[in-house]
This record gives sequence, structure tokens and C-alpha cells, in this order.
Amino acid sequence: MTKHTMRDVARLAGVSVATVSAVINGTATVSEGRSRKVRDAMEALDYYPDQVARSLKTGRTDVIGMVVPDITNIFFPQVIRGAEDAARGQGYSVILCDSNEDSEEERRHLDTLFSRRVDGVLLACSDPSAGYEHLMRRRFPVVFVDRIPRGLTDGAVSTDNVEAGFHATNHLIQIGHERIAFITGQLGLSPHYGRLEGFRNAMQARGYAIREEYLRAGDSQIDTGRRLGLELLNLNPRPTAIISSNNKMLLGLMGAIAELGIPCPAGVSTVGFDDSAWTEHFAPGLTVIAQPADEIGRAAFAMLLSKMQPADGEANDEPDIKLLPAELKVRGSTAPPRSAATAPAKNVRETIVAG
Amino acid sequence: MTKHTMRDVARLAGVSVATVSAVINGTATVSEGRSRKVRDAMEALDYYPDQVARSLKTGRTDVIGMVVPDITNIFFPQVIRGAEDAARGQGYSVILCDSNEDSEEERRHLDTLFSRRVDGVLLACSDPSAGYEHLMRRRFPVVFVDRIPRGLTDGAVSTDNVEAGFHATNHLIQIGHERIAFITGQLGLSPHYGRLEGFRNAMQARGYAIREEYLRAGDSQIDTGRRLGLELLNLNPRPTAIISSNNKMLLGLMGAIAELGIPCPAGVSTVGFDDSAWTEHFAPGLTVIAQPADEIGRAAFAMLLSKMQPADGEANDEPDIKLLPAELKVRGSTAPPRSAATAPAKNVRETIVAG
DNA sequence: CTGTTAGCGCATTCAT
DNA sequence: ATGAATGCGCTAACAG
Repeated sequence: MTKHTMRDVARLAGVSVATVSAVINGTATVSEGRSRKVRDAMEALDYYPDQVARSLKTGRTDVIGMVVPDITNIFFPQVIRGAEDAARGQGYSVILCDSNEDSEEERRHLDTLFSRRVDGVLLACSDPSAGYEHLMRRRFPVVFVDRIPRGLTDGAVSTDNVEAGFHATNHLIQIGHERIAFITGQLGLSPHYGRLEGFRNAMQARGYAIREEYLRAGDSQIDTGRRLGLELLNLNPRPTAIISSNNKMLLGLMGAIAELGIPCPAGVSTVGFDDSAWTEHFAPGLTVIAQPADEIGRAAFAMLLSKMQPADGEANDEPDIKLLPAELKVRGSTAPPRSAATAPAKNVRETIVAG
Repeated sequence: MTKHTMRDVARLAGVSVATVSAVINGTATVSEGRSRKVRDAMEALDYYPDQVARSLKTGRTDVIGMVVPDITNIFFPQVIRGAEDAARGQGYSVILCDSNEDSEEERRHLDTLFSRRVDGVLLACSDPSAGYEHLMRRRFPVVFVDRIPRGLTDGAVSTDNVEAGFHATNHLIQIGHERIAFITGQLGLSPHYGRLEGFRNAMQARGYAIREEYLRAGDSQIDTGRRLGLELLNLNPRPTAIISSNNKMLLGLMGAIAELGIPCPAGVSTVGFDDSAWTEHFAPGLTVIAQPADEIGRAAFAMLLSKMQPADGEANDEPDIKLLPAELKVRGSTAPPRSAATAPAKNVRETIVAG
């Protein structure tokens, strides 16, 4: 058996357990000779400190929970990777929970995480209206990721979705579009709501009318994207461009376009959200707003860490909601509308990507 | 503060901690009245048992580790979801680790998991030649997922990759292809090796020659797929169909085909591995071998569970490697070769999917 | 510098 | 049926 305890190590090294503990944690000064003996003994016994016992004593587990609504949505694995990487760098492990977009399941996950005494939680919540933050904060530090509950003033990291929506819309405007439609996921979720707001801002800034029939909210499913796409494309007049605030709905939208035999981008332009290898190699290459997913994960963990280990010197209680800039990747799915001269491009700062 | 202990509950309920423990674990019979009081007290105090303390006492954590080489590869989130779902159903949580295809990092992860005293590990290993299974098994039960180390005789769940490779190849043969090329990831990884073996089997069964220049091994990166694709497509004679044993390389391959202006499937057919919403909506729809990823995750956890909680009645030591059948999804990227009459289809059992 | 000791919160004998 | 007491492996005083 290879499961030895500190006492085994202490005995073999001929020292006390306190000395072993000191060597492991660098907690006290131990003479070189004994320190060496301890290390040898640990090696010989293949000893690994029991983190469970350690946690019971210290009150910390060095584990955080991470709750996401859907790990198969390409956006989240990227966030997870960033968070896990940052966490590991600080000695933390991550318990991953998939809530399946179900707030009940999410609550159960949070209960479990509390029972396991995680030091903190990164939460991409499924129900932003539930005022559960207050309850949660009493249990452990929480940083909201991607989706920010209404009314939250502290502890969140996300994309600057209003700006992202603005940027997406503005790109289309710049290349000559005016009849722009917008399909979104549930508007209760801050990313979708924010992107729509950015859309409105951009349209108004240009003085373009926002036709309500060009705005459709759905549920972030592929089929819904397809359905809403079909509805929009059968409208008269038909929009010359459609923005999808969700990567799954974009897929359905592209399907609808193909189904109707409309050429993209010649017949209709599309802009989506979230980037991946697939969007780039799609035919046509998909113009998207790329969220800094990895960085969101990293920043979220950093913020959580500052809440778990409050810096002694400074009061760390300034409200903190961090919004990271997204990047527009212009590819083949956007082009000037068929019957319009290209508007003179001004203030264009997009990254142009071959596609 | 909301962090109460069993003693708080016991005091409030007017019973002993032993009674509280008994109520929680159903370990002993407790009178209805006291049981009720305890439950009320727990509720009133918002008490959640401290799993850390419990683990120290019981020697179990009800946590498993899961190590994957790349969470941003669409295949793994699906496996993770299946495993996490099954695990949660049995009261287990999952610590997720991304090894980034690096066996050193993987080893560190395993050390950490051991230190955290996880009850078992699901491992999609990055280095199948390292004989570390023996070391690992001394620490905790391990079930290998997807990738099976050479020589392993027990504890693995994967797709039946030989059959899958055979099936993919046979589909192409059935519709008239003979000059079939094959690009793979590192052949040290069992899935790639197995699929190639299936390819060879299918070609030989039909009596077709296997041209070595049609076989290219790479490293599962998109760019590599592109490069190998360009090489193959510039060969003379050019293959009429190409199979990619990896979803990322397939993407590069499709890029290469587009780059050369070769129509797909008219000019060249492709078959890939791993299914997702993206492969289906790709233009053309991609013919792929869909691995039962979710089920692999579930089955792997089930097998791990049987190792963590050996059934008392039966000796559970029969060697166990479970291979699940994959499913061919025929879509738009495969068609008969330009200059060949379609061979009569026989024994065709593929699922035909609109695309 | 080093060893002894007291819990951390809980499950579990063992009496009662 | 119930309670008192023991110890899981470790850290952090404290005493030497």
C-alpha cells in the first residue's frame, strides 16, 4: 500500500510530525540535515500529504467550483480552460458542474459545492433574475461569469456585450446595410440583452429605424435559430443582414439561409457571436464577434482569488464588474447589400481575417 | 454566519451528535420524534454536512478526477457531460483537469488528484506508451477513456475504432471509391491506430491496394490536416476520397480542398470523425463517424464505480475493456467518384442523415 | 530549532 | 433507541 501518513514519514526520518509539517509547508525553519532526511523519507515512501485532513484543519480546500449551463456550447470550454489554467497556477483545483440551463439543478450543484467546502465559485448562472446572490455570498465568494444577474454590482466578469453588439451592427452599417435584423437568446440573460442594446444604439446613432418585426428573441437552440431565420427571410421587405447573438442560433440561421437557397453573403449577410475553428472554416467563413473566452476565465479566477484571499494592505471592497472587449472578425459571411453602393468606411478598426 | 456544525444542530434539537449523524446517514434507527426535531434543526440552521470532515473519517471523498488532453476539442465536452451526469447521479462530483496533451502536466494532475484523495480517476491519457497504469492503480482505481494504453487489459472504455475505421472506409468503397487516402493523428494513440487498422482491413477485404503515399500521420492540429491534405491532393494519381481520423485535421483538410478549388464531394469525398452541430451544418454537410461520446462518459463512470465500490457478491476481477459501436452519418461530403459507376450497395446499414 | 499536544467536524464503536 | 468517547491526518500553538 502506498498511502502513508505524516507519522510514517516522521518515524522513518527520525523526527516529529511537526517537523515534517514544517518542511512541507515551509512554516518554520528546519535545519538542513533534518529537512533533507524528511525529504528523503517522503520520497522513499512516495508520500503525498492528505489534502482532506489538511483542509479540515485549515478551513480551506484549495478547490473552487465552476458551474456552467452547457459545456457542449463551444464558448464555455474555452472559459473553463482559462479558469482552470489560472486556478492550477495558484494551487487550486476545479470541480466542474453542468447545470444544463436548469436553475434547479444549478441550486443543487451549489448546495453540493457548499457541502464540499469549496473556497469559492465561478458561476455562469442559468437564471439571472433569481436573487440568490445574497444567499450564495454568505456561503462562499462568488464571481459571476458571462451572465450577470440583474442588479449585481460586484463580482462579475464578462464581455462588454453592449459594445460588442454595437460593433457588430456598426460593421454592417459601414458596408452599407440598413435593414438589419437581430435574433437573440433569452433576453433575461445579460449577454443577449446587452448585445441587443448595442444593436439599438448603433442603429439609432446612424438614425436608422428599428423595425420591431426584425427583432426576434428565442431560446439559444439551433432549431429556434432556423425558425426565426425563416420567419425573417420571408418578411417583406426582407432584411439584408441578420445578426445572431448566439452561436447555436447562428448555425440554425445559416441552415435556414441554405434551405431557402439564398446566397450568403450576396443575398444576405450574417454576423454571429463566439469564434472557433469551425466558424473560420465554415463556407462562407463566418463573420463573428469573438469573445475573449480564455481571458474571461482567467480574469474571473483572478477576481475570485482576490475575494478568497483578500489583500491585507488594501480594502478590497470596491464594487467590481469587469467587462472585456470583444473582437470583430470579418470573414466571408458579410458583404455590402446587393443593391447598395458601399458606404465609405470610416473609423473601421476591425481585424480583417482571411476566410 | 451560516456555517454550522453537527453540534449546533444537536444542541438545537436537544439530542446528541450521534443522533444527528444517524439521522443524516440513516445509519441507525432513530425515533420519529427525535428524527423530526433533528430535521427541523438542520433546516432552521441551514445546515450542510461538512464533506471534508466526513471524508477524513470515512476515507472516501465521493469525488473523482477526470483528466482530458484538450477540453476545446468538441469530442471531450460530450464525454465529460456524460461522465459528470452519471457521476452526479451517484453522488459524486468531478474535478476536471486539462493536461493540454502534455504527459508531464498530466502526471502533476494525477499527483494532485491523489493528494486530494479522489476515489477514482477517468483518464484520457496523453502518452499511451508510458506504463504508468501500474503506479496509478496503486493509488486509486483508474478507467481509461478514449485512449487505451498499449498492453492494457483492464479498465478502459472507448469506441470500437477498428470497426469504425472499417465502416468509414467501407462506405467509400461501396459508393465506388478505390483510391482512398487516410490522414491520422499520432499513431501512438489507440484511436488513430485503430481507425487506420480498420481502414487497412476494409481495403484488403475488397482486395484494393493500399498505397503508402496515401497514408499520412500528423499531430491532430488543423494546420497539419491542411498540409497533409495539400500533399495528398497534389499526388498523381490523386485520391478520390480522404478519411481523417481526427476532427481538427478534417477541418484543415476541408480548408485545403477549398483552397485548391476542388469541389467536394464531386472532386473528392471526405469522411471525418466526431459529430457535432457544426459538422452537420457545414457546407457540404460532413459525412462523419459519430462516436457515442456521451455514452462513453457514462459507461466509463459506471466501470469506475464498479471498481470503487466492488460488488460484494461477485468477484469483479474479470478484465474489462469496453468498446462501443460508432455510427456512420452519411452527409453531403461523400459521393461516388467522378468517373466511376456506383458500385452496387450491399450490406449498407448506415444512418442516412439529411445534409 | 524541535517535539508534544489539542482540536478541525464527523462516523462509529461501545455502553447504557 | 440514544449518548459518550475515540480517532481519521493534519496544522498551529506552545513548551522546551
